[in-house]
Amino acid sequence: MSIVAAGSAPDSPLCTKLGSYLALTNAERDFLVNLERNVQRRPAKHDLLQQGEQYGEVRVLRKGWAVRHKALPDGRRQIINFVLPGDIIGIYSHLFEIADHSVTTLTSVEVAIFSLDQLAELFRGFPRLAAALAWSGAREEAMVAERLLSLGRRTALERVAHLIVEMLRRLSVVQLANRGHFTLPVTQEILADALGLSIVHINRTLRRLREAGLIEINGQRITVIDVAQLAEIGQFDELYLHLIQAPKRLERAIASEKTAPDKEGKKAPA
Amino acid sequence: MSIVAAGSAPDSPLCTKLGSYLALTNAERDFLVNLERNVQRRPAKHDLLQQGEQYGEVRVLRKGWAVRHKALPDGRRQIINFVLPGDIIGIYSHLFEIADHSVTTLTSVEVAIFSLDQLAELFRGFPRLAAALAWSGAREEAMVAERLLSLGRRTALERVAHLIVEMLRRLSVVQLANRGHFTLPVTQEILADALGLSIVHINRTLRRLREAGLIEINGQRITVIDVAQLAEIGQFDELYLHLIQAPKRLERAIASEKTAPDKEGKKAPA
DNA sequence: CTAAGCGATTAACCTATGTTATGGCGACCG
DNA sequence: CGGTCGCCATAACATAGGTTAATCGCTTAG
Repeated sequence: MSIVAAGSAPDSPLCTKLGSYLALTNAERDFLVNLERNVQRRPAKHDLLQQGEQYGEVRVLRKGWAVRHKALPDGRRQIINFVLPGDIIGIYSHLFEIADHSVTTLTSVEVAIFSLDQLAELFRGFPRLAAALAWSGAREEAMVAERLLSLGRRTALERVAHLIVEMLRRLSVVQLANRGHFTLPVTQEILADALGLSIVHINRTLRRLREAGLIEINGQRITVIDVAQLAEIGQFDELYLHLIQAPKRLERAIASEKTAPDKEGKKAPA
Repeated sequence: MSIVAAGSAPDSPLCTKLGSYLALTNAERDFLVNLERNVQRRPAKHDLLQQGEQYGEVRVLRKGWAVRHKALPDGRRQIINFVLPGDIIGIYSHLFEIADHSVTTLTSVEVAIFSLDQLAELFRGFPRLAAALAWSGAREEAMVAERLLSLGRRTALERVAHLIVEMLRRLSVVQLANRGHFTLPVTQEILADALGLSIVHINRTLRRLREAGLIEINGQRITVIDVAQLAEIGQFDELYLHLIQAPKRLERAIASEKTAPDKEGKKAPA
């Protein structure tokens, strides 16, 4: 089996993403590139998936931003997560028959569309990719859990600070932020829906951070002036950071085709 | 390939759980039963996994209750989810090298312990089980997302009502609730940590529900008197219910060893 | 039997955050 | 060019939920 260096085909965010978890073989890379062949564009504020909708396709976000969100019958809305290039949309909604959440674009986007059949083929024929996919699902769940901690136990100021640090870190990884500058294609209403606050209070809170000299805002361009202090305020957990960046262990463990010489320490906890 | 009826070996919650997603072959069942051979007991209030800990084993809860939770450095704590029999603990923490959350028992429990190696074997040799595992992870994420919606957008009264209905439904599926009665081995402090509220306010809110004649509480025994109204108050989403019960589609799609005649509707949204 | 401790309950008070309302500014439209 | 619309900003006011503190069982330990 020939292994090529981890990395990305220039136009395949899915390869970039899974490739950051494990070194892809040529066969695996070809399979992924083929998956992403059918590309379509969608405008901003377009629903890629609607809560309650029965769905028949899997989509990969190739370019642009989107949010995953759930709504209460009376209209209150909570954003579950931000969807960035390389993220898969609706992979699970399938199995649920009916989507329990919506996915809506924030900017104009490019999505690759493929069938559930092709996904099944992946599970049957590419166990390493299946494991990588499971991993990326786990990573996403870790982010949702962290947001749950925010909504449950962080104050408004802490939540906003935490989100800004999180975004800075996530975007830095994919080269979308440099030296503290990045663009959030997001209204304050969307921040409010993401952090479980009202628009007004988001505004107040951003002002506090501005007046404290921690950030600057020009339209959608955000400049982080003092990351360390922001991270401190938001009680940003470096463990969590660890998660949202690349793992070392996947390759060594599950992803290996042959039984790897496993070095698990059989230590009992406490 | 011989398929046996979906169901459970009497003492294998993992078989019960995965078996509820797809019909297990004998080989698959044998593999799972073998996984669960190494069983240990743990007392209540024991950490099965600790945030920050490096970890080398995978565990399946066989009997009892536990919670998955995350803590802030200053001690504030948020419960992410309740862990019930058949749930897997630390499956992902592995890949993360370091656990980003803790798992603590609420009652005395029985856990089955197996190695990461055995999990790898599952991914390599049993794609259907791998898919079922991915599904069960998705289901869990759906529950976390629903809790996120609660913490972000539901009032205290709604949250508590929603949790009670959720528990009633989840426990009914595994025969741990009948006719509205069930036991929650949980202090009000734990409810508070799960719902992002203070103990005092949990108490106030339970009182309101009691006084409204919707529930009765005797110690840890809860009796739901008016599910319909509770579900209404909690804005309980039947879609969500759909999720926490058994899917029809997994078997038909990903789990099938042969390429299934796929009937995906190529309908574009909107 | 008594002490100690944990959990439930309640009351009084406080504050973080929500709500409502108003104005300003830039972008787009006819 | 004037109007409308979407978003940001700020103030004034309202309230859900947090905090503190005291009491009341139970259960467990001795």
